[in-house]
Amino acid sequence: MYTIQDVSKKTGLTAHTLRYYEKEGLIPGVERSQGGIRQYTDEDLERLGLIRCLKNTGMSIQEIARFVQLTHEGDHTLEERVELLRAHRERVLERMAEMQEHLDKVTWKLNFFSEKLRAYQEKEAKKAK
Amino acid sequence: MYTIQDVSKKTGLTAHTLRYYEKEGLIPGVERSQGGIRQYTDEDLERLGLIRCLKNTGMSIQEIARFVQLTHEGDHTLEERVELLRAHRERVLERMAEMQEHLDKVTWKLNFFSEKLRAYQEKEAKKAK
DNA sequence: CATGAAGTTGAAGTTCACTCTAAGTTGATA
DNA sequence: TATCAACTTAGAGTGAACTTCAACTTCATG
Repeated sequence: MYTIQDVSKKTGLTAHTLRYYEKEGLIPGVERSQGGIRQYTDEDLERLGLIRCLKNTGMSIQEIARFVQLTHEGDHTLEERVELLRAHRERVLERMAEMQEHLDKVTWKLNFFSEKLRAYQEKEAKKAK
Repeated sequence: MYTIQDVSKKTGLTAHTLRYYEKEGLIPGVERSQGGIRQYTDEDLERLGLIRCLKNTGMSIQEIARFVQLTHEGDHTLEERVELLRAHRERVLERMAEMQEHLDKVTWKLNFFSEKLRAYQEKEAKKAK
């Protein structure tokens, strides 16, 4: 059993964010103490693991909530879940290819400016002489 | 010379966004007709090209504005600009590596669910018999 | 058992990057 | 030259994803 602070440390998410995620349905059914304090289990941590992967690859809170809800509904939603993940995977691959392309241009620009800087510094050095 | 609509079509950015970018200092000095209507040049389009690359790789509007301002200040800012681009490039590479890692986990999960789905469908088929 | 750090809630606030509105001006076309 | 779509502005509004606040309650420690 972990407190919200323990989980915060383990995941890098703040306690605030963990409560927010719960409210939005990303991580339902977290146990509470008799006083109402959250007690996370290892299973909760695992659930958070997948959520973080989806989040980090750009899935929206809403879409993740949808996925989590489907999971909760049982095996008859397996097909939809597979489809959802497959579509997400496709989008991420596209996004990454696009980023790579744009990064290449940035790299090109960087090299261009580096060369310009070299020339500029040489000129300045001569001037100082 | 291009109107804001022409540029919108060429870049995929809306006219609104182009005005917003101008207001935020991303693309200063766009020419105007005597009536005040924006007349974009090919050079403006090229400037927008770099902006889109930076934007698309995750640089914030503010940082891009900073970069554009430095460019405007002349050659003595070359070093800072090179440093800025280099730092951005590093961040993007890190981000992409992270995404790849998380995507791998999503892919793994996807395969897991696919297999589960296959088993489920088989079971259902038997039941139907 | 008192105290104070850490937990709880609902709701309001923040930031980012647009996006839209209103009210007026411009300029290509019939 | 009339019309009307497209342009202009300042400023307000939006949605996503937190983040902070106020006003408690809980619970480990001395």
